[in-house]
Amino acid sequence: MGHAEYSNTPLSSRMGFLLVRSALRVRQRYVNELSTIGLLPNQHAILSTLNELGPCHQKELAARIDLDTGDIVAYLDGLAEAGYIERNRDPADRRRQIVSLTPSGTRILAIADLALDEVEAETFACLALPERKAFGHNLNTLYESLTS
Amino acid sequence: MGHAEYSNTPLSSRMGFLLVRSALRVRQRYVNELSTIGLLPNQHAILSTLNELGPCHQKELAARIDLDTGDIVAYLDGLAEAGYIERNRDPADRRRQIVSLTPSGTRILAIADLALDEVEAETFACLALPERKAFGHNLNTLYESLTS
DNA sequence: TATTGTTATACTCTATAACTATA
DNA sequence: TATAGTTATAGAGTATAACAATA
Repeated sequence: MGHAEYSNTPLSSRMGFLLVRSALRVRQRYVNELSTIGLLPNQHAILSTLNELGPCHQKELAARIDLDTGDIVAYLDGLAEAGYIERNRDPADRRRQIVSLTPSGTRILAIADLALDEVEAETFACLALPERKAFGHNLNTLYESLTS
Repeated sequence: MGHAEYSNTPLSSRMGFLLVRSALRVRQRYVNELSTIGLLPNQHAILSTLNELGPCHQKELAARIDLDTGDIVAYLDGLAEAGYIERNRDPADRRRQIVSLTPSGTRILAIADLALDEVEAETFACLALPERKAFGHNLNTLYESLTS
């Protein structure tokens, strides 16, 4: 007299569910760690991308991080106010802003990266090295497929 | 005369970043698909879990889905209003609500599951079958580690 | 680019009621 | 009983972030 059985896909075998739930937990770890530094995860992503690419336009930044072009404005406002980035109009196309890292931004990024390296090491320690590498590779494939 | 080079971990090699970003995209697909049915992703998760476990208490439900015990209330309110679940006080412990699926809830779950099966098939089609299986296994390990 | 508003979600804190254990 | 501590649910407020529409 238990409940009826159905052939529905169980939640725990849905990769989408596992992915979304795991990501929420991981993001929370990012938020907690970065909050002691005064950065939001998306702000760290912006600093990290600027460090990798050098000065670039807001639109390019947004595309690289998969951020909405409207939403990036507020994150940049915060970073500029803290003195971590500078925005300058592109003389070649004055609609555009050229965003660049300041020395202070470079310093805070180094601190944030060290902290996040630790978070990641702890977070993915449940996977042995070969699995972790394969997982990272598959994640990359998935991300590329989802954002292309 | 390029920008300076630093040894910071690049964003694109951070599994946390790839995980969180991919999950946001996948969740959006869930939201879009389920919105035509009138369900939120968390409401689908509730229905799916009830179908798997049979009637159970709110707290048990929340723990299984990794939902905040405060936040589950509103989702259940919506489901009850739509007639998909019933809440009854547990006579053995009147603080508790026993949540159970209605026939109508069972029907909508079947419809939602079919739709989500398609979403998942498309989403993870970028991984070949062996990789997809390994990825799912690793995701499971990660989820268990993060929620235990 | 920037602004505004909406949506989805999680998190924190607090309130209420009901249970448990104990003096 | 009476009291104190705990638990299950509920509600309000806030934070992060995506998305849509518009200026």
